[in-house]
Amino acid sequence: MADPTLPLLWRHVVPAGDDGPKRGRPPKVSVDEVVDAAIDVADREGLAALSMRTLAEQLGIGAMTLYSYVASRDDLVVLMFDHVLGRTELPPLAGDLRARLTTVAEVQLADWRAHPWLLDVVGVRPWLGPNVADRYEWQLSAVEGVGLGDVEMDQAITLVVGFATNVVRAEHAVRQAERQSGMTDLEWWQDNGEELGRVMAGRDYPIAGRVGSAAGEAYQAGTDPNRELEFGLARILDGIEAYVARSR
Amino acid sequence: MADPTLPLLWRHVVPAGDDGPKRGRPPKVSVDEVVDAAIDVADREGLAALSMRTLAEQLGIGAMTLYSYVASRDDLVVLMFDHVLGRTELPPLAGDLRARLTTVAEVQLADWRAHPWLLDVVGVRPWLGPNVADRYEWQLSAVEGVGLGDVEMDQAITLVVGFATNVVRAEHAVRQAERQSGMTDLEWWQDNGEELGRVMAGRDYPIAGRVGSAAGEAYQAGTDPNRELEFGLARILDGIEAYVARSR
DNA sequence: CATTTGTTCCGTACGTCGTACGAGAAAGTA
DNA sequence: TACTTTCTCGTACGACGTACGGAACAAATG
Repeated sequence: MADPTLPLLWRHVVPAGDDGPKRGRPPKVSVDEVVDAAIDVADREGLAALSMRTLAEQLGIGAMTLYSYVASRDDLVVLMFDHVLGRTELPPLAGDLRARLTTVAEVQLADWRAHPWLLDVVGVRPWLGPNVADRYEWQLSAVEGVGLGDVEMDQAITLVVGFATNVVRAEHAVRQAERQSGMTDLEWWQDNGEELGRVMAGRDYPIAGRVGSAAGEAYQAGTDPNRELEFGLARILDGIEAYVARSR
Repeated sequence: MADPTLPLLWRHVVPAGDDGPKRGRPPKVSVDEVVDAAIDVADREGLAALSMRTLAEQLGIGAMTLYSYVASRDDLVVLMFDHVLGRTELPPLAGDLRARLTTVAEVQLADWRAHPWLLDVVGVRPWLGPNVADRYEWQLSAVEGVGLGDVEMDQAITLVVGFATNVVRAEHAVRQAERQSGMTDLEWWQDNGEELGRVMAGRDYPIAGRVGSAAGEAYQAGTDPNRELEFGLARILDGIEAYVARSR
């Protein structure tokens, strides 16, 4: 009943006791080539556009041949997830707690921005692949020894990483809507602003009207790509720092 | 070029100047019945299991008939999103800033828990339906007048709401993985723990091993359903309060 | 050399999905 | 009754993941 995907996930760590079969028809590609090609497609066109047929064509093999490398499409996605996390070298966590947690958030931001399809990887068991495990250990080391309890350490990391992920999620939602509708946010507002005003007549949103447009403009003007992180992360880190200082 | 979904979203606010056509074959159902039935299906089986065919069967109509009520499946999801948010009566925001933001978080938590498919609604334009707009106004009113700038108000709400959403996301991920694999988390570990230990041999995760199991146990013991919110929300609110106090 | 054995390759096919198309059905109106 | 308007829905198309089973190929064996 052991899961056949586990050894596949750890294939680079445990190179399979027997060094592969000696007889039989040789494979045309390798698992790594499959996973790398799949990541390429997902980076370019999103996870939804990654179909077994197109991926196979990209690799120059038959569609069904993919199933001799991975058990299913979901399996492939699990392998992609762990594999792509292994590409980034995790920087050393130096400085005080705030600096270390900032690094954790920035790495999360950069990785998820580079591979937005990571946002769409849901519903699969949180398999412990080597790179997921390495990263979790690395993240936790940022809060090790500061006086937090074990559960609190996990919660603190979850908080910081989840926030950074949400920043990417918001950015990605806009891009995806634009791609899907074929018109930019600005164009949509130009085309529908009037109709929207007509339909909302009688209702007023005093705060939302003011804040919404201010936030919209601020978002449009995004200069420093890490600026989006600033406010929320600062509040979170303030809160964590205060908690650590208080419970010391 | 005006979007045909907008009037549909606001159909309860603006009941379409002419009170509907007088001639022609009468509709068998209404848009609201379609949307309600769709929400029922999504609540029970998830958004992925909501197909136009099964939904039509549920309503006792032909599959293609649905397209005389909504333009597409994506359209339907947009309508579902706004409609289901309208079901919850937004409680008055009383007390100090902390109390008000806690209420905002709790409402978000409760709604998304009741309708986890809301997590899967992505990639659609953030359409301004009446209930989405009402809720945004309500959320913003929790931070109105405390001294935050307009953009900061939006960021603060985004921070609080995003965190509450992430709590549900984590819970949902576990359930979904269990449903999909047909085995509970515990069963999976019993079946694969040994293999995992073998494959991880040589690598050690001193912090992750300790913290991971502690967090896992704490999660299993979840008593108060709102307890999951506690640590992260407390840190966020501490951070926001400190910021407000400082900049006053 | 011919044959067997172990692998991998992949064409075909099934059931699912969203939905384009156009003919048919049901009401009010003349 | 005939016409107009509106909604209903059977059929069909191209996409999807993937079950199945035989073909293709390389090494081992006789």
